[in-house]
Amino acid sequence: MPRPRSFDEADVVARAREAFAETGFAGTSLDTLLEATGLARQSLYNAFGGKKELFMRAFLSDTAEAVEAVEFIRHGSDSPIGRIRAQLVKMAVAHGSAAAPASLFTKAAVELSARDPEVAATVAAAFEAIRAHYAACIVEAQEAGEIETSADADSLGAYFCALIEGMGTLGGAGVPRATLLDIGFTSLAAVPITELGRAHLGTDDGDWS
Amino acid sequence: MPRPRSFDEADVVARAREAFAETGFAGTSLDTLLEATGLARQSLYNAFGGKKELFMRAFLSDTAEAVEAVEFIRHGSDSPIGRIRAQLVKMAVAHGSAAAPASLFTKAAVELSARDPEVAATVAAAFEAIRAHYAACIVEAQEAGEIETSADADSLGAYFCALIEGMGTLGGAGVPRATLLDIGFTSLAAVPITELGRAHLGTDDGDWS
DNA sequence: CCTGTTGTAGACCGATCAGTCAACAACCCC
DNA sequence: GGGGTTGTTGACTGATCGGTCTACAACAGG
Repeated sequence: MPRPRSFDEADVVARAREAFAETGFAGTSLDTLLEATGLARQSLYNAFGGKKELFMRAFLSDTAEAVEAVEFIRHGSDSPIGRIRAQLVKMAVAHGSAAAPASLFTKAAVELSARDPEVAATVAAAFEAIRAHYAACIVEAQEAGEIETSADADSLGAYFCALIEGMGTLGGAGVPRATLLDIGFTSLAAVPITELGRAHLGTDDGDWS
Repeated sequence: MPRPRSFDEADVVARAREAFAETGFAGTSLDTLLEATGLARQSLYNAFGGKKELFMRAFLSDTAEAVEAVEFIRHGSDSPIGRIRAQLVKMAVAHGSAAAPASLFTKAAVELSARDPEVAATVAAAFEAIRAHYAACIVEAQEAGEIETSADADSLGAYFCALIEGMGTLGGAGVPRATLLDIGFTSLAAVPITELGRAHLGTDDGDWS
């Protein structure tokens, strides 16, 4: 019986995510948010509770997406090591596009994780999940004989976690796509790949002008 | 003949740097700044011009320090590859201390470089300087026979640039020192070190509890 | 000791902040 | 086609924002 909403909640969260990713939490005013989402003041309060709550919705959504983007290396038809390489390429392409601001996940982690326990906990959990995804994929590659069994999967997982975070920051600061791709390919040299693994990698880097 | 200032300008910039590093530019109010620096409203305007100008002073100061911290790998008595390793350890220790917020350089790069051209230019120049320092040190190591001559010094420079940026972000988000050290050591595996280089590296990792 | 110059102190400004309130409008069920 | 529930609208609130103005204090040269 109630009057139906004139907006799509998920769509509002997505637009809020863009706004917060552009100017951060403190730098984004409610009026900016209202303009970006198109809804009225009271509607925002009715549907979400307030600025902080809407931010958390957007932040959690972006964090989940960031983890998912890495989780994708766990599945797929090609070899585990090939999937890690493809993931690095994807990261470079995503963060290296011109005028692409840093992701809300990175932005929130830098801006708020030292002050807000909830943000800090979410960021820590996301890092751990990303690290675990990389580590599991590396173990899989070891079982497939693509990576030396002497390699420490956990260390490599944390290493890739730091690397993609750094790539995201550099990309957000304007470093071009080609440089990010170069960084990604260079980083693979830290993985002790076997002869078999090297054969599985191939050399089809695609065309990323 | 004028009345002398009751504060030290460099000291004020240093305190402002801490304040901005904690809460970012938009998140730090003028009142917070006045309390942190101890000076009166008008004194801040007389001496610096305004919030933005004081921020730039603090930001430039922190950026210079960040570049200097890497520039140190160009000099020293031990081998080039050993100096890079020592630098990574230093970064891990600095950013891995408990409750250490991300540096103002990183914070400003993430928060403002997409919006403020002056910040963006400064960040880009700093990244380029850091990359160049690493590259030059790697060339030096190649000339000393510690690194394979086939290695691409420029690529490795950009790679280390991304890596230390990622370490800084992770550290600011609460990742412990031991993990950062692990990441630093793991990253060295991407460098094709010769037998001679490996001998020069040693295994004295120190005690970083 | 007076004067000129500069620093300091606190009141003050309009603008903007996040958030609230009350009147009005739209829709579904009966 | 009412009634009741919910969404929307825009005016409004006190607090805080960055920045300015004016009165006063401190020092150096004469």
